[in-house]
Amino acid sequence: MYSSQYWYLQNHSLFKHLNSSDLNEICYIAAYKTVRKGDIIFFSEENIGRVFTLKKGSLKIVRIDEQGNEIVKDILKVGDLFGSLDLIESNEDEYAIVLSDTATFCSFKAADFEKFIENKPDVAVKYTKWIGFWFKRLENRYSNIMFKDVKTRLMSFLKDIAKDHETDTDGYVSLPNYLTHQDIASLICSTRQTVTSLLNTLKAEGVLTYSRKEIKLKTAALES
Amino acid sequence: MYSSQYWYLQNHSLFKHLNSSDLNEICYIAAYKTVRKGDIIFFSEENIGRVFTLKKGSLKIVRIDEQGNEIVKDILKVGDLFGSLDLIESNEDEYAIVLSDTATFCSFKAADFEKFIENKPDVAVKYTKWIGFWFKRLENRYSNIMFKDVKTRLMSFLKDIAKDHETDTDGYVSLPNYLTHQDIASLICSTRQTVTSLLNTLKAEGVLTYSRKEIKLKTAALES
DNA sequence: ATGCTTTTGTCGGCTAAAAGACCAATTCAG
DNA sequence: CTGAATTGGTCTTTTAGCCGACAAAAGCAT
Repeated sequence: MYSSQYWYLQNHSLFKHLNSSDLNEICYIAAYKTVRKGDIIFFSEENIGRVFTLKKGSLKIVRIDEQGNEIVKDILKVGDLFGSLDLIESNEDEYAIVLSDTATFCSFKAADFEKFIENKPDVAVKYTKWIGFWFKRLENRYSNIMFKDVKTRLMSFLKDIAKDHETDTDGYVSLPNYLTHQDIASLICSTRQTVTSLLNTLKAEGVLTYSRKEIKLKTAALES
Repeated sequence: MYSSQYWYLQNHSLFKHLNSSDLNEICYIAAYKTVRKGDIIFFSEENIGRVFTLKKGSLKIVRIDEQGNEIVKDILKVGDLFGSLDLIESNEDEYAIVLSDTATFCSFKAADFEKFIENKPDVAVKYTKWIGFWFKRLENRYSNIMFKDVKTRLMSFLKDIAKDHETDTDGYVSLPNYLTHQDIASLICSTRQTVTSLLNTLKAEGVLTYSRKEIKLKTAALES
């Protein structure tokens, strides 16, 4: 019964403080899966109303708007929650694409989770705070988009990724880059061409270097 | 003990299903206040970490950005929650201004509420869903701002307000208008001048009429 | 290798809407 | 009632950055 699933859940800050009988219970309602690069996780059908949490790898959340445009909504990394976070069933037009070579995630039905937190009110509060945190994050991202120009947005996007990476010896932070310029454009709400030329001006300014698989950002540029 | 505070809380969908002993408890942690037009509610100092809910009137949430610009973030009406919704203490740079002649609101400390929902897990779930709803709302508003042009944004802003108002006999929905063009501009993320001239083109197109105190929107324009 | 597809690079034209400037109309305070 | 302050109206100028077009480079499959 002490399955390997345990340690992961326990590692997640949302569940960190639960004892093993709690874990037992949540494991009962949880399901695990490992998928490969390019695989798609739909939030419809059997996944409706599920909350996912990413154990390994990274993925991007994509939404199709009315005109059929692919909009990259978010890039997620280990520990992030996604899916029906709000415990509301919906998100018909959203799905996730795996960016890393493999990705492992866990999921449980929001409805089950609801039942679970009814007995564990402290988890409920934690969960609410977690959602609140995401709320803030979203708010920030959007206010950025509205009030900053594209160049600033691109920079804060890069800085944001850089936060999770060690700075190299040579004064650069190396960011693995699974994203095309098109993806980046979509994330910072701009166009492919603009991103390309901005990356080149930034290169010219000595702020960064980049190839297809990585972006090296000058650590000095992380200030301000 | 059956104070007048009761009926208000009971009227709020979040607390509707609570019995009177629950209400007793939440009233214990709640505080009430009535304020006048133009009054400001700061979220700092003694209000830090408070959740507010509006009983009567309307108000606007304003934020001051780094450059000192006033940004109108939201317009709230009866029943809306505001303040430290996420149960996280913050929002230093935000405050609310009363728009209607008077406004009455209730507030409780997030920390107290936390304790309260620990005994009332069903409220916790409801609350989480409520937050989720706001999350969606925010998401929608911003995706509007990003992908629609100003005119469309203005129209959906008006339609959004119109939802809460009865259509008049003459085929118009009358919207009381406490907002200056500057405010509207700020809400839909545009400029005063653009809003003014757009309102006038819309008037020319016969979609609406407006004066300083009301905007009359043609009901036919509510479709699509 | 060889071709096919996807991604990147660059350029100029184009447009929505911001920004500035000024005046008219309202509102408000004393 | 009167003058100041706020709000609304309409110009004109300016600009960020979108868009289309096309070429070069890199990735990928056979």
